[in-house]
Amino acid sequence: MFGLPITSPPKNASLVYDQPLYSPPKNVATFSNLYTVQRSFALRKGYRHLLDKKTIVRSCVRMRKQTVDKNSQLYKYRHSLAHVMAQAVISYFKDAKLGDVRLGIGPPIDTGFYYDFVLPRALEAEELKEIEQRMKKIIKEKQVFERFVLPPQEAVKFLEERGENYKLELVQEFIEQGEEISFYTNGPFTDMCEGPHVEKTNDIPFKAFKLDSIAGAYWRGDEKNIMMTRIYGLAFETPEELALFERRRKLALERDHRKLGRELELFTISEEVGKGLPLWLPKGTAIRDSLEALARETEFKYGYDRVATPHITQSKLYHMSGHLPYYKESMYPPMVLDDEEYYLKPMNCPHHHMICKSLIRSYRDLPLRLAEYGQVYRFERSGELAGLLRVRGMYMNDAHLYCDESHVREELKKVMEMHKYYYDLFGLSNYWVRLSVHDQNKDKFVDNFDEWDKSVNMLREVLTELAIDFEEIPGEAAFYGPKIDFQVSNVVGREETASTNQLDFTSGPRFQLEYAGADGQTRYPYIIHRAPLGTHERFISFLIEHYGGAFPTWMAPIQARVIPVAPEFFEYADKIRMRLREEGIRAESDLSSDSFSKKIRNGTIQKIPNLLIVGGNERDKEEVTQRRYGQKEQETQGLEAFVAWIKDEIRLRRNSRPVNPLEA
RNA sequence: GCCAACAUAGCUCAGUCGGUAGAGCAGUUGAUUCGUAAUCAACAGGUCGGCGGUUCGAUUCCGCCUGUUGGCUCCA
Repeated sequence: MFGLPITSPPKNASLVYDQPLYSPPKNVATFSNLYTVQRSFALRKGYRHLLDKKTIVRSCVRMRKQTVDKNSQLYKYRHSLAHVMAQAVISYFKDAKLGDVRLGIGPPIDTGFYYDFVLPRALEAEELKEIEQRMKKIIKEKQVFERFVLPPQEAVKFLEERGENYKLELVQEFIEQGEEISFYTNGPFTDMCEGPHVEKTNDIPFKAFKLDSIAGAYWRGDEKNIMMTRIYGLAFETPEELALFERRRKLALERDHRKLGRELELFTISEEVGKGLPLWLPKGTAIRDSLEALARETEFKYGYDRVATPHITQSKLYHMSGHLPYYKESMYPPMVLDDEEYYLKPMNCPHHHMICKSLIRSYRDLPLRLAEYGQVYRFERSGELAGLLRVRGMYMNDAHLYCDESHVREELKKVMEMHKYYYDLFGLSNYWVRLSVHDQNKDKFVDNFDEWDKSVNMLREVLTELAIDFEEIPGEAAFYGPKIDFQVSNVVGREETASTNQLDFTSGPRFQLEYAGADGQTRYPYIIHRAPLGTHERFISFLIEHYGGAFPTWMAPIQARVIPVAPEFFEYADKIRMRLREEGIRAESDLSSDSFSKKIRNGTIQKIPNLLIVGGNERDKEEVTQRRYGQKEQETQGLEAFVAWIKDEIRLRRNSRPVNPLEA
């Protein structure tokens, strides 16, 4: 993908755990929230004029989270099912004499469809069964879908008569855009809609859909608007595909990092400490340490210098950085001491800038590359927290590269090369790159649009030159500059940013990071903010799911466990353990009173990459029998040969990870 | 923060149509010494998330709070 001459990635990377639940097509932000996708959809379609948040969200006929071809049967099934469901919901409430239902939007999505309603009362999950029955009835009725177009004023009148005030809001905008207003009628139900639909309801596969869940959703994705009730449905072409999807979803849940984190004793979150503030258990900490060692080593090779900064900082720094106006709501409120306000730091950048300020004088001091794994705190809203994926305290693989304009491209390329190295190392291939740029919102982005354009161009050029596929999304930039984000999705298909890189033209002047250029003129550096490993919290949560908890030896909390076949061999087993620890290997010996096969079972359940079986045969010849995770074939070799092998495995960070036959 | 659901032993889960609770695994103890995914037995373990209300009596019904989950919004 990158086409870079670079250290070759490990070969035998096993991708069995890397099957995405849904496959994102190239360049399509399949997992993005609706808003983001609507924007990217708009961009791809050339609707740049629609990029304003207010005007972009359209009815079910417009932009949607949908990667299936619009004219395909599957698209029509899903779209038609949304209408059928709306009809069923309306009749359900009407028959119960509970009052009127108002319609929001009801588009197809990648796994089926949804429809947003304003309901007279909350709907319970059990009631979905009844609605599903009504849907089946409607399908059997062979209702015909008929399209008709109304002139603007009649369309308005039509919707007014039905009290569809949300649809009315949409139609007003369609009219302003000069668009044709079309409707679809099937049976007693009519909806303003662009289509296309199936010809009649019984074209829809009868057993390949299912109502899935109820959720809240703001009207037009704006939290200032009312909260509607969204019903999600699954829909595929065949019952087999539906069953397959459900089976895969269930399987994916087995790899959920919250479940594995508890089972494998990696981390815990205590109510007493606070939500979003995870506690890392010894085994999770071992993983963190492995990652940090990787980062330290890699950054050293790339010429970074390590620095360290405090957790709290006076408000004046954040006024200087601009965080206080732009970022305040994501920061913990200040502690006030001796008339000074101290904030928990939400980012490491301002501190690094101050370090830069004390170091640089001339262009000869550049590029300056400052690196730190830094603890930061952000006040995420409670509903947004999720396991390790979204937390309030996080440890970030941060670094800032201060460079002269002439260095920017080259430094950016090296940063991208580092990403390539990391992602290959982990065997990550299911990710996509997003170029997050500004829009014209002056409240959200610093007001210097010439610099914005220039910076965006530099990023675009670098990505293009390296042949990295990317999708450009307006409005997603940091307040101080555009970003290149690496997006991944977790087991349940939620998209998150795993790595982020920003080009910052704002902080140089803001922090007065002056240096003398070759021509003697005063200049300000461009700053590249980069975090290829993101934060431990998010990155490790992602790796837990990626590996299904079975980490390659170099990262595994326990790298080897020695299992004696009988108590007679405890002494030999423990001798091996000590020999391995002498070499810095995280090794254990199981000297419990469990039976031999129980010990094997325990070691396997804990997904320890290497179990070393020792009995009389091994002891007599100073050997070990290695049983690798998920692999039936074993290998008996001399102790020192094994020590050499595992040291290599760790040093080279091999991603060899055989499949557990019980999981396959 | 918003909409909704959920909260019983360390974990996974039963259960009580209102009369203060069980199972499996894990744990402890004892026996067992075993060559590749669970040896046997005994024991211990819970203010049934917290606080109020209704009731003779609440883990069960109601309200509030806290936390979690699924969405929305926001984001590393």
